[in-house]
Amino acid sequence: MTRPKNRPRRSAREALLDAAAAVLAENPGAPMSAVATAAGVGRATLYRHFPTREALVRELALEAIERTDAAVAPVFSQGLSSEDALLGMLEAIVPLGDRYHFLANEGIQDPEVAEQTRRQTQETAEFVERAKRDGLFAAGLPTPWIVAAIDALVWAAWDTVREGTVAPRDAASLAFKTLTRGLAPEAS
Amino acid sequence: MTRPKNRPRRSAREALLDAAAAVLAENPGAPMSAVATAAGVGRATLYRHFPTREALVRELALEAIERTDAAVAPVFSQGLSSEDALLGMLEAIVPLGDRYHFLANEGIQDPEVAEQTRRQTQETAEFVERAKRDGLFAAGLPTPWIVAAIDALVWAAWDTVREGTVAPRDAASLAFKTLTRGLAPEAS
DNA sequence: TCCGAATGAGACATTATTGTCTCGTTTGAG
DNA sequence: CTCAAACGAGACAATAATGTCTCATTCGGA
Repeated sequence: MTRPKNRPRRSAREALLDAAAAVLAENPGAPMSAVATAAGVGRATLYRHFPTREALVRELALEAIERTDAAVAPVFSQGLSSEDALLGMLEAIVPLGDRYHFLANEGIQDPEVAEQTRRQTQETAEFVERAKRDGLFAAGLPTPWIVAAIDALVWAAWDTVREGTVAPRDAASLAFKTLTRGLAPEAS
Repeated sequence: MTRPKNRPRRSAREALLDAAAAVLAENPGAPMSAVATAAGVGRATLYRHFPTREALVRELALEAIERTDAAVAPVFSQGLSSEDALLGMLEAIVPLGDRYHFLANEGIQDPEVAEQTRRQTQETAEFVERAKRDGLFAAGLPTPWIVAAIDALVWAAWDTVREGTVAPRDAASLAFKTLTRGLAPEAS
């Protein structure tokens, strides 16, 4: 058994999650049949992987959270400066924009998703506090505002890339510059 | 006939649009019955005002665009500096955040809505070009990025106010400072 | 090649939602 | 007060989506 249990050929599940992210991002109320078609998969197969629509959305949300954790973890585990950590964080997260953005717009009730989202926001807030101490952000600015600005510009970066108006390799850098200069302490 | 034609007591229609903005923002796929209940109105009354769900969404979108135009028009008609115009624009638009934000997330097909949205983006881009010439924004930054950053921070401002983490009177100002400093030309 | 797991197509019952309609009641302008 | 317009409640048919099931076929590993 070379193949992992409970996780069939693996490509089907992945194709479904990818398709779901794309389809539901464009039309949050899209029927399951649209997701299946977009994944190039029969509707029955979709239900074999995800017993209900809710389960699919939940998996998608958890996977987005997990990916974000995975993308951000190395940045924090290395002893980087706040500045380098922010840039690394942005470069890691911006490409996940579609999954990330999806989270906000699907009305998700699931308690675990809510809890994980809360945790990620909390971790970002802690990073912002550290960055304030390092002089990267103005100490006088409300932390929630900085957190919101980071989230918002991540989304903006992803969105401009998606539209094709900004080159993929420039997006994170633009967000980084806008944030660090926009939220920096007053020039001494 | 003191009452305007085709626009009954006026409060019902308005209550429905308000409720729709709130309900659909939280759950884009919410049924019409949820909107009617939230508006404190019978489902039949909802259908008396908006013959189909699509019509309701369309009206909501057009109303959001109209409000934004109305809020922004005075800022542009007065001969303000780019800086004052930006601040005025933000102060006018941030409170409309719920309606504004809604636009992006409901999959709207309507050609008129698409056209009006395109027009508003175009007008913002023209303002950004002017602001670049005035030295408010760095000429080297891509205009689409600046437009996206403005949109994103408007949303962030509204969202933090909604969460209660930023005071309503501070929100526009925070967005303004973050934008002007984050996108300013390099210090000479 | 062989075999089992996974698939696609599609029938099917079950809901949920939509949109229409009626009827009795409320409301507000005149 | 009066009356027409607007309303709430709810019945109703039509439609769309969900979730289950079967069966024949494909695919990949041993």
